[in-house]
Amino acid sequence: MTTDQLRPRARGIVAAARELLEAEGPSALSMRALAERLGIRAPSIYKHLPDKQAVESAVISAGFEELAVVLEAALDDDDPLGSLAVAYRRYARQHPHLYRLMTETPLQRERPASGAEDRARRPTLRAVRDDPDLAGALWGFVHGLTILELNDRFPPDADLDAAWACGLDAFRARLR
Amino acid sequence: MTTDQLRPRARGIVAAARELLEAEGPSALSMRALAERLGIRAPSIYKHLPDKQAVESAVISAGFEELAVVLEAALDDDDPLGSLAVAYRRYARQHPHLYRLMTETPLQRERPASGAEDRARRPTLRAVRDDPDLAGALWGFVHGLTILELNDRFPPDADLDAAWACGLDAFRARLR
DNA sequence: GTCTATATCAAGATAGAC
DNA sequence: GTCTATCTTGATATAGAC
Repeated sequence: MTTDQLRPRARGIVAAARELLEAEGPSALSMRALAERLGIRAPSIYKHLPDKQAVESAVISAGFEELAVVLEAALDDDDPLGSLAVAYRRYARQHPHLYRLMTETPLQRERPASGAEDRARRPTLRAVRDDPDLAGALWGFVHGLTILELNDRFPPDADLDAAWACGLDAFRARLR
Repeated sequence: MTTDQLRPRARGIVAAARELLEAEGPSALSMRALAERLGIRAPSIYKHLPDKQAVESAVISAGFEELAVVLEAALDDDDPLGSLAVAYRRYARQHPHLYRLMTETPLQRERPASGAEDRARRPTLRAVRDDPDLAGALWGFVHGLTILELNDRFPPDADLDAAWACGLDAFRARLR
């Protein structure tokens, strides 16, 4: 389910939900708070979207579609692998709450965002010349460094830029 | 704060909390459910631990200490890097709910589990002959693949073992 | 499309008796 | 160390009027 398949009012609600999430974090994303931001009452939302899960799913789908666009644009570069990594990291840092919501949702194939997620994964595959195993490894590396950084898991003296560069060099060497 | 600094009764409560978490997931870890598992009432817990945050912190610390032991043991191998990765992945798969709680808690330096977490990070550094940037990159890779696997983010046809092997080869090559 | 009123549930935590 | 009773808060969601 992509965002543009929603009716205009529902799209507006989803957009507000995303703003609320990005501004105040996942715990602030309640139906009440969302309604307040829209200037209406919580029950009114249910006339446009079936439940909270639908709101979150739509926010997640929109995020993956946006990320896919960003990553596809990054591929057009002399160093697609490095460019992709930079774009990925930048996106996550610009939208930390959204990125967490997009990625840390646990198991469920057939989740609504699957299509957009698949699209966002494709540039990674292309950046390694369609080697699926290398793409999987790269994806783990990129996501891992990203989420550890967002969650502030590195010691204060760690040089994150250097760690990125070091890992990317290792992957680049595998392309030859 | 390590688990063995707690009084015996508190230790028992933390052990029960861990069991509950591992068996039923984070949403099932409430003070009420924890009390029920212990055969007491929820308010009684507060005589031993100040609040729920303290319970969770202790569970997390215990997890990192246990992981540290596992990883240190893995270093004693012809291929410490590969052995470390296998041990790390195995631990996470054996304790998925615990591993998520340990790693997806957002920002906060000076969190109680910091000491144990630092210890768990050291074997990674040793596995790459104390190159801190390579260690950071490796940690990102290992955590990334692990959490993506736990959260079932790979397409059904992906060959995870091959992705692990591929990434590890890339890192091993950097050691020479 | 929005409202009020409400059902339902569950959570963390405290007071004070025993 | 445990209990009962309770406070407080906040969440999702539905019914039905306008």
